[in-house]
Amino acid sequence: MSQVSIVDIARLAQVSPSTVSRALQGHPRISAERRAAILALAEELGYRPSQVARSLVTGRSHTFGVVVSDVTDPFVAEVLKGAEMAARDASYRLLFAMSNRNPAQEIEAAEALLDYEVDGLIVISSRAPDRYARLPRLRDAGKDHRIPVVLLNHAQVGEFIYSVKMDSESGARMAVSYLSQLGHRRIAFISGPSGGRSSSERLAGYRRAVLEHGLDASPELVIGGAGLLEDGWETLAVLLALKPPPTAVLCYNDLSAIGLLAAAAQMGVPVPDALSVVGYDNIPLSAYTTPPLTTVEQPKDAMGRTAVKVCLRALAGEPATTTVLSGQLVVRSSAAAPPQAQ
Amino acid sequence: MSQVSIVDIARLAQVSPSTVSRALQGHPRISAERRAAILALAEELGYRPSQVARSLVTGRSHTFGVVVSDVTDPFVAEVLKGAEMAARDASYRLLFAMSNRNPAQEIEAAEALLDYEVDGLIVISSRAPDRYARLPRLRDAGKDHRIPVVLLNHAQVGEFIYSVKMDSESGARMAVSYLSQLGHRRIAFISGPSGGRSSSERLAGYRRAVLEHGLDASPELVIGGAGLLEDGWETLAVLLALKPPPTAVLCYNDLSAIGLLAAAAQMGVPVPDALSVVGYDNIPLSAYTTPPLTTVEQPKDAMGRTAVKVCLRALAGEPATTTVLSGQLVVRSSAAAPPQAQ
DNA sequence: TTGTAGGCGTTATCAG
DNA sequence: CTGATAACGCCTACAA
Repeated sequence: MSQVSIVDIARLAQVSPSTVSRALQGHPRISAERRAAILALAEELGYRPSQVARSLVTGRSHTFGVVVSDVTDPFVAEVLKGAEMAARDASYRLLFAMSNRNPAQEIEAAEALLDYEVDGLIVISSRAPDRYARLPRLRDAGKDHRIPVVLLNHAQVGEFIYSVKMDSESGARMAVSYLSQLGHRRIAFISGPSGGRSSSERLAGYRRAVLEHGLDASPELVIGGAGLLEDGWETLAVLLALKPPPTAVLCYNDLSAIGLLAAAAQMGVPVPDALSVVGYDNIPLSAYTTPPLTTVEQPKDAMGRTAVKVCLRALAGEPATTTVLSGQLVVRSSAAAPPQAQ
Repeated sequence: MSQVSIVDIARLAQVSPSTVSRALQGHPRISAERRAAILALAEELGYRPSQVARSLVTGRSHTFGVVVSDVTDPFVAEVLKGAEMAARDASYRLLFAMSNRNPAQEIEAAEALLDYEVDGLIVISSRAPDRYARLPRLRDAGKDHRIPVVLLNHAQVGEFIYSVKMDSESGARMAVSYLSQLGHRRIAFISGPSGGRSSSERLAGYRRAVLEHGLDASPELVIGGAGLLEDGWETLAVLLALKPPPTAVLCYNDLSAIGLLAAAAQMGVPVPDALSVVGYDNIPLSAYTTPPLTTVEQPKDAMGRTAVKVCLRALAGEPATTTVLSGQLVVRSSAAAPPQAQ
């Protein structure tokens, strides 16, 4: 036979399949010698239980679905890594899907993962957060069989839909305050994907800090973007076209900051001497840019790990709640005092 | 009820479960009106077939396992993205696991994914390629039920173990030839993970080009590394300590090249004026470094897509073979003529 | 064209 | 402590 099953072992051990099952899962009421014999036999035959058969009967797949906007985004990859490690620690596996930043594709992916009976759903960088509360299978499940959903970096949008996030607003605020202390008065903000929760929160943090410090609040200083390398690259020109140009800029994420850095190097705009640049995320690469990027750290690993822990807790019936982690400013050398203050 | 099943529909439609099953899967012999009624009912009830029940009976899970060394590596993420998209196009899902570059963990992950009855296994950057031929479940399966394994950037190591790779040797050779044409005679190579196939192939390509062009072949020019940002960073010092220091360096991948670039900027070594740097992979970020990185393009998306296609083909019983894709040199500005030639 | 019955590998309930 | 027996949700001969 190609695959050894529990009945093969039962036959060879001269016991019933149920006894084998019990031995294998460490059931208390079974004689020690039988258990040892069965375990040895299973080992020898290279037996591995079928998770799908197990799922069918227990109703638990030991699987979480993860849908991400784009694995290629270092922030996303880092969070995914954290989630994978926490899942593995709990003997869970991850069913992976990508939305390509497309809301329809995201929901489609989520539904597909649900078809595989995932025990929970983790969504990194959702573009359609309010759709989850309306998914029939999430809505209509019996109280005891609800599938937890955790949204990363989004607010909680319904019961059984949890949220693990960083306090984006205060992150952005810290960055702007830092820039203000350095002497900058005219600070631009390159925003992230429009409609995105984290983008609007970071913008709010930026605005609040601008107000608090009495900085230039011209609306022209807020520039649209989508959190891509290209955004930063293209934005330098619009920054320079502003009159007067800002002396500092806070980017939605490190990716756009790196794009900006590249454009600045290309056009001969010295950073931080002529322009201070601050990123967001603290992806590994941000320490290796020229100059090294000052940025707001997001606890990416912890976010991923926490997301699976929230799922686990919800499944255990414990009261899981929305978690807000805090970040901090990582000062490197892409921001300094503005030119006129030197 | 929490989940609608095929028998719920059958009851409501006053037919047998098998009829519903047939209607749902477009079985030919069924009256059009019944099918329409059943489909409508299913739609209305929000019915979604249980993939696990289906798997149990059909023996196919419509799932591929993907084990990667580290998602956080941009090359890996890019390949994974390609694989995800191809899988989705074929209505397949990906079960994801990470090995953290650890051989034991890699095999453990592969076995775990096999427990979920994945229909195929894709391994990106394997560190234990020869173990797969010995996995009982892969070895002992009936001829018609073998699970295809595809190794990325590794040679084929057994039957039913396929390989999708780039011609790493010629990639490295192209890079060194280019550097040679630029006038470099003393070119260093920072290697990748020891024991890794792609590292040894790239090294072979480097050596061959060195020979072909009659360049300096001192063994000290080959420096150990692991393909991480840190490697490049730390290697600059050893490069500079060489007498005389090389005028150019080919890095195992873009990550180490970027680390090297950062160290060079930090220590005031102008690139490419004092040192030419060439990377490998052409990750998106390589276009945004300072200076933009000259690198060897790997067809990452195609590699991921091809990997799932090979699985699909193997499952269909078609003769799948090892695929070798070709790359090309992407010339940007991190390499130029050596100082003395200027 | 449709229904009946059996089974995929496992767990769980109930006897013994 | 152990063994039948019945599910879990679906598919697929085989029978009607």
